[in-house]
Amino acid sequence: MEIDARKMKILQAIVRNYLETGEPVGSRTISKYTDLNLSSATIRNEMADLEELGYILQPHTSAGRIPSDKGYRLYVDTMMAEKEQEVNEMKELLLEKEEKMDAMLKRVAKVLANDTNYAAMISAPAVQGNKVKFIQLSRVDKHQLIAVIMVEGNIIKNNIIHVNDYLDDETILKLNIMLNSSLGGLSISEINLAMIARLKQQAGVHEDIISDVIDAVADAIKGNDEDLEIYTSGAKNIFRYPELADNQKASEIIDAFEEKQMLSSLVKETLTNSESRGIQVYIGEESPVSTIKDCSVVTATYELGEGMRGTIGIIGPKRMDYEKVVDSLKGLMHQLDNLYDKNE
Amino acid sequence: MEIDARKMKILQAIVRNYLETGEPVGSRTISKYTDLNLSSATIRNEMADLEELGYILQPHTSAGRIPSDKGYRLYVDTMMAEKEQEVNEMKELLLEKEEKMDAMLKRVAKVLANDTNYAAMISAPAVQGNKVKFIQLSRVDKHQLIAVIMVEGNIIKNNIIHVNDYLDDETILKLNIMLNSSLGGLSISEINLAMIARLKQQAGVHEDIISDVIDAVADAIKGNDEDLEIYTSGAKNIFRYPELADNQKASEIIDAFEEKQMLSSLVKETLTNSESRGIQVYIGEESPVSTIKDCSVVTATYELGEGMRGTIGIIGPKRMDYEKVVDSLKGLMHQLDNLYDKNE
DNA sequence: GTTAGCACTCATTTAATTCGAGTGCTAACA
DNA sequence: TGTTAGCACTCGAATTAAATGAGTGCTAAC
Repeated sequence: MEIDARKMKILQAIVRNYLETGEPVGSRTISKYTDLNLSSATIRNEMADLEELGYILQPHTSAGRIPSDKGYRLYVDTMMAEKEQEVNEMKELLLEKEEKMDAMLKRVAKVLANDTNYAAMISAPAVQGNKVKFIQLSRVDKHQLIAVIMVEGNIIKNNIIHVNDYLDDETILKLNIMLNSSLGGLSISEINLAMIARLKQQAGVHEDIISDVIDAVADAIKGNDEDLEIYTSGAKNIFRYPELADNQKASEIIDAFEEKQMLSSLVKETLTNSESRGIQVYIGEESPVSTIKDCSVVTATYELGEGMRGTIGIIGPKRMDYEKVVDSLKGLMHQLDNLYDKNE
Repeated sequence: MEIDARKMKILQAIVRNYLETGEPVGSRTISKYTDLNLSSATIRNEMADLEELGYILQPHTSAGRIPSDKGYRLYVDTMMAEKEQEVNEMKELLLEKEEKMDAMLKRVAKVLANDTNYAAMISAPAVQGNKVKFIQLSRVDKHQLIAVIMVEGNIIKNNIIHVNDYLDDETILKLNIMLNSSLGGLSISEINLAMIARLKQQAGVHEDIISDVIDAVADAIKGNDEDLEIYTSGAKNIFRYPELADNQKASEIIDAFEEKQMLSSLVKETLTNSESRGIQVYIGEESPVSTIKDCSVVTATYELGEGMRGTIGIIGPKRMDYEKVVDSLKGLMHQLDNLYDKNE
């Protein structure tokens, strides 16, 4: 048996209705809801078929039907195909260019959560393959140097370096020139062992400092996978949806939100997975994070200039309003994509 | 009517028992629980007195008694008085000195939450009154300067400053010398308007840059009240306590944890309030954060060197095990206090 | 292929009942 | 005077029973 146009229409009606109410939906409701002008009995027949095909299911006999994960999937895919082109402008986000990156990200998460009434997360852009823009070594006191490294995208890292021997101004100046001329403009992949060896040789007695600086540079550029920064907002929104609000589930979801490293696997998955650099939807068990298997996750990848990519995600019940969420994310992506140019 | 030794003993028994079970406790239980060898009838008489005095209350007639906020307060005060001296070493925290501050704080929060089964928060030390150690202005490219400011306690801030006119090396060097010699070693309270005016005058055409740098310095030193960093862990633990786990309350508590600025008022309160620099307990309504009025909060102030003070807090149900929590915090404070010396 | 009709199912709601932990009060006792 | 046993009483929580009603599957007729 195949799914035909009429079955599809009925499925959509079931999904939409369920998204609104959260209650199983019965045949009579659909009969009135759609413009198909079919009686409830006919709908019942079709629904029996849809159930056999696995798109909907009954929580128990003599209850209405709810969409299965497979049903959601079909619905989402169909909807996404329809929306492929359009990009709506999201309501003003007031991204002032002076604002610090983290404050901006926090605010984006907050706006998104407020806007959708779901929980939102956003990962700071991972600076993969970014280039060194500026390195500076300075003496703070007798035994302390500070290394300031700035990479493209104006991301700054500081590292404190302890030294045993006093370095005079001239030496530091020499090291600075050396570091900038050797490493400036390079990305992490371009900095190889031979180069490091040569630098160390040039540095002579101060080779251990070079090591420390290189480590700091590596740290700054590659933005180590482990603790990629993730900001969240609106966790409390899950309590709006009774199917997520029972203690067991809520506890797991809240935990995933607090111990952000679980979310980071989601981010990684999204970043590698996004061949289309578009919007991805994980429904229930499809999610890479097992503790939120009762949720759906909609993610989008944004890009701030070359190589700086991050992930935005909306986490909500399976019956989330996919259409609205996709629209919101599309709009937001568009804004973020633009941000880099303006900020430059 | 006054509270006497026997009433006190009975109150303690009621509190302890309630902490364990979370259920209202009846006279018969107390009669067996204590070593007073009194019949339940006698206990009932005493309980009637305690209720009249406001230390305990009945959720409804014909239920046992539970401690009122006032009852908890008396219990806590008595206990704290007993424990005044002792400081237990907490289990190894492995605070490696190389570790970054934020990672360390995150881990402390996590350990504490795991240890107590309550929710934990820790605020990064606010650098009130700290002194400028080092300022450096560098040119990144034609229109961008970067200001690096380091204050005592090795806290580093970076600010990017946009300039319209190109500044040559010499000018920057002059500005650096000026800034360091004028501001180095000073705390925010010592930097006054007259000094700023003089600096601006010295800077001549570049006075707007001085403004920006001063702002950055102010930002770095005073650790602006608004977003003082707060790390949390163990929010999910609130689901362990049925009296907090209903949707309404859980939602509010979770929100307070996510939008950390609510907690920051708690931190501020603690820091100003801690004349004794010790442990403080807020029971129910006593808490400065209204959304967690069904919880109790135990806070401790730690100090990493001069002036760098932060707050640790445990948030749990009113029937939290105050004794254990106070012990944990005492141990932890001790460790943190030591950390600074070792790290120096 | 569609529809009306009907018997059947079963979670949910509502009401009635029981249960029992705990109380206050009184009277007796040391 | 303080302590205790005893007893009637209260009232939330748990249990049971009945009523409700949304929704189904199936059959027979259109």
